[in-house]
Amino acid sequence: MRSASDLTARARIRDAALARFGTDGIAGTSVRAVAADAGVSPALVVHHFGSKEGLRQACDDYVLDSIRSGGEASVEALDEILQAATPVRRYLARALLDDTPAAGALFAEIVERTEAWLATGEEEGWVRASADARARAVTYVSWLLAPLVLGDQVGRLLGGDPAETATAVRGARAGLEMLTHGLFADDRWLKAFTDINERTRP
Amino acid sequence: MRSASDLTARARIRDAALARFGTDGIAGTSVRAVAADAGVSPALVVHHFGSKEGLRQACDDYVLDSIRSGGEASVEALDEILQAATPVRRYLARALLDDTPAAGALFAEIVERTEAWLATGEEEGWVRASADARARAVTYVSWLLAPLVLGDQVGRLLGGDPAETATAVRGARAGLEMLTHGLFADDRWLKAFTDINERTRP
DNA sequence: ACAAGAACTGAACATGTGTTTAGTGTTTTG
DNA sequence: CAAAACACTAAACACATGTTCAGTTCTTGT
Repeated sequence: MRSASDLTARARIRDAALARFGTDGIAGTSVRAVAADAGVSPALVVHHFGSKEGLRQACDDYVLDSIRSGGEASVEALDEILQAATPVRRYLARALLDDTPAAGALFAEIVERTEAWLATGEEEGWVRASADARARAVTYVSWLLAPLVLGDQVGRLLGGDPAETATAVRGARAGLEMLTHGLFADDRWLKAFTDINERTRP
Repeated sequence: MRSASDLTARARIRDAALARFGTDGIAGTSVRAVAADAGVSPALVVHHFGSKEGLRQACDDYVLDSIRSGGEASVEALDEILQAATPVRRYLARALLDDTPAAGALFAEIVERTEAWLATGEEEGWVRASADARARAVTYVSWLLAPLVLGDQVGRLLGGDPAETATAVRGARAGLEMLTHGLFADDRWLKAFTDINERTRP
């Protein structure tokens, strides 16, 4: 791990922005604050990135690339993402909520890959059949991302530091359990839900 | 449904703030914008709520109360929340991410109720046993909340309007399927995950 | 060694921000 | 009905914001 001082100023600014944007939100972060964190003048920020918006896009590119290069969309990927540097996690959560074009594209991409991956599993017999493969993929991905977006809340209730991997692992294991054996022992809720919908929309 | 004009100015300001805060974030929303949406002067906003922070707290209270009064934390509650007015949904998502004290309390409360509900189910035999009841409850709740927080992303990929209930229902059904029958047909992933963890932390 | 260019800064500018103040109508109340 | 309380506004204030500009220091290729 490299210390802050032996990074180029440009990288230092980007990292500072990533962290600030992640914690305080993009609108809640001033160029001056980023500059101060990086130990440079506000003018240098705009010199390197053109504008605050340019800085945000640079963060987008950096985060998305580092996730994309992370490998296949699979259960292992879950583990990787959860263990990724927390500033990146926080930033990604903000980007997804703020509905950045880049974040939207990433989400769509992950869903696409996941749907294909689940289809393979279905063929090979280790994934159950589904009535709506698309909806399942979307829901599954949003479940993967949920503890990431709700990191603070989940972490607090699962003890200790949300940044601590042990905490994330605990949640991930519980999730895998549900996905493997199911949560409900019979289909009473599924039936009830289907019934309600059929009654509402005949 | 009541039109905007026959609400008191105070309520109109609160509603406008709810919507603005939800879409643009709290830091990204100016008192002037809220005032303009509500058709009042900026000074009236602070007259009624003391400050921008006071306005945010009023939104917190309003949203949380309307959710709390919604009934039991159960699968039916999922449906209710998903069908709730979208401005409220968006605001709640922001509040959870911004880690408002009130939002954190709500999350903890929902988890508490859910854990108790799952424990009842375990006793009555319609919920499977779990190695870590707490972690399961937390994960389950974050899964319920996931499509709410990631509403824009999920909605776009599931077709049409994210506000449309049909879209949300489609995702909810897919989720219930996974929770009932499980997603994976065998425990290869669960085993793999457990193995990795045991190897990492002996 | 020198010139060209990049990295970098301090001060300033224009604008948007949350909030205050003084004041005007409009209810409510004794 | 007068007075007190309330709803409400226009104008202004102090400050924070994103960005620009002129200038300085540092690096680098020749």
